[in-house]
Amino acid sequence: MSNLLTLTQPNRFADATHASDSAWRQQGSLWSNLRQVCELLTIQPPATADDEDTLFQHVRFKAGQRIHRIGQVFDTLYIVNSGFLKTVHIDEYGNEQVLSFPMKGDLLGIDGIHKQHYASEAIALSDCDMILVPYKTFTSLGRIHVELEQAMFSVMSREIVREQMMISMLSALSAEAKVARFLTNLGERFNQMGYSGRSFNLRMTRQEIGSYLGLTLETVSRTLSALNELGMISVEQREIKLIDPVALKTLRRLPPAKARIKVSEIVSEKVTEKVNALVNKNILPQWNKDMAVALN
Amino acid sequence: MSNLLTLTQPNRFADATHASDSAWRQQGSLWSNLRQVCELLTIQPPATADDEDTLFQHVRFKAGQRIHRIGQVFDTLYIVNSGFLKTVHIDEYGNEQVLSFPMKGDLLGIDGIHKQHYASEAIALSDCDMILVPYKTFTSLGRIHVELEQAMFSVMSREIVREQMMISMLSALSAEAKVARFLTNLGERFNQMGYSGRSFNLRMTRQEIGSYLGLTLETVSRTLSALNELGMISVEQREIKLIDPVALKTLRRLPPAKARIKVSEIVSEKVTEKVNALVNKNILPQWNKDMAVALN
DNA sequence: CGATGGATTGATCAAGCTCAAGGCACGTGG
DNA sequence: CCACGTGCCTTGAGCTTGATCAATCCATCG
Repeated sequence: MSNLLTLTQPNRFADATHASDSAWRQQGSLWSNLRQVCELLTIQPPATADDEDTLFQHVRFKAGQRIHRIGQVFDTLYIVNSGFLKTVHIDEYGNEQVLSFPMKGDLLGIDGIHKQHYASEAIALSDCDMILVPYKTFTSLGRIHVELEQAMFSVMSREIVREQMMISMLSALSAEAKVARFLTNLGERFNQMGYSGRSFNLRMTRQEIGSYLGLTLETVSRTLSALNELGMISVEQREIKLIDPVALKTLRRLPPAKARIKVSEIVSEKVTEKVNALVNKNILPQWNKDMAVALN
Repeated sequence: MSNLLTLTQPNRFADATHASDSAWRQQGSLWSNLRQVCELLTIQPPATADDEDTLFQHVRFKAGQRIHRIGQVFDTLYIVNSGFLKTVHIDEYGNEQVLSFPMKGDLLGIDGIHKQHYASEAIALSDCDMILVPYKTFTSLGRIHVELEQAMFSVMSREIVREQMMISMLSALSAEAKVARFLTNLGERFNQMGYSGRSFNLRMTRQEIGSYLGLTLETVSRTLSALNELGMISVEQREIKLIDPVALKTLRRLPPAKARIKVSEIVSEKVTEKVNALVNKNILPQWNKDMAVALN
């Protein structure tokens, strides 16, 4: 599966205005068959599939290039074969809101189906190898292979659930919890891709993380520093190591009054003085103090 | 084909205390045909549809009843024919997060497709008349009427876009802007349903609005009072009148540093003293002062 | 090497949360 | 019919989180 991306591609996307225009100029580029595409999406390939039947073209994008833009006519879905991206929504006043950080196996462009124009913008954060799935192909495949239609609904449903989780997280969690979860989520995704989920490099800026989490870049930076000093992670610029994933995952929202937490779950070791110091230095919020005190 | 859904439900709703009680007692209950269902969802009914071919059963729910719960096995989609509901996600610690307020024409349950278990909980806020769409029927219809499959993808895509908007709003807007938009959105939806979009009753508590918008109920209450005193709306308990929808819709986010706003767009009239008074009384946040001053 | 974009850190402050008290509407039972 | 309870809403006072503004640092790259 990994030999799929030996593609050397002239940069005909330099202008990038119309990604797909240039697509059919592709000659010696790579193609994937249906089975490979299904594996990428982690869905069952249909038993009826003929490996040579339908082929999907690969296209490479350089870091910084746009895969599609808001308002552009929709006709293609994209699957990430390698690389990292962000999708963003631009509000009425030009502010950029990061919606997701797609990586290997993720499907892009679904939001374009509704109005037949993309509702978001996808931008490569690193060099990327993307598989083109013309929407027409997508739908007709569903009709040919019955099991596939199921899987397609399932993938869209998964996206909806993902966004629901995002909404929950945005409106319920504290800054610390948001950042902590963001890191563990990233870790899990790296794991699934076969990389280390403990030690990885961020592909996005603090700014982008902040936008994604509904925080400012300063808060993201401060929180990373705090988690670092607490010994839950180690940060050095973009290089992240998750030292205490359990503590990270259970780091909770600043509790809404009533349901306060069993402190033992919060941090793995005694950290009273450390925590107090950080609270006093204004790196950690007040309530950590009580918890740390209650700890030992 | 014609009897795809002659369902007298087995014990899907095993828990007799809820919802379902009423469900199977309905014998002479209402049924809708495909054409009617399509109209409700505002999608094109397929030309090939035979009105008597496929029928969809209606089920009534009383205010407070659950339509489905988290984790329950998924096999049915619901379309709201009348009434008002909320969907919620319950986090690991029992906190309720409101995800949407479905009403006439909305489709519920899509989030169950992915794992074959509902990922959220739907609760009637008023008496509701719901149309059952067994998932099996749903998918087989897509195969029979080709145009329908399109429409089904489109509906799911619309939901994804809606949630993206929600995410943007949650992380970018101020409390005031959130509440203002919430009201205008509600108004627009009432309009589409043929009711007045200017004057309506809230079906949900301040608590639920707050959860939906990522605010506390107190903030929601205060903000409503503020918009009321500013003359943009009138509030009396659950009764809302939108007096200046334009001002409401353009009420902006607390600007993120750089891109500050053309003040003229904010409020429709001169309101300097009013605003100052409210700021001093701590009802409106500080920055309104500058805007009001800049106004005249 | 300087320039540039990103990251860190500090100091200050206000938006929105928490806690608390009281008010209003509606239903139920005496 | 009123008294009372309950659930929801409003308003106030004070405090914390996280935003803002600003200075500095660091890394990369032409």
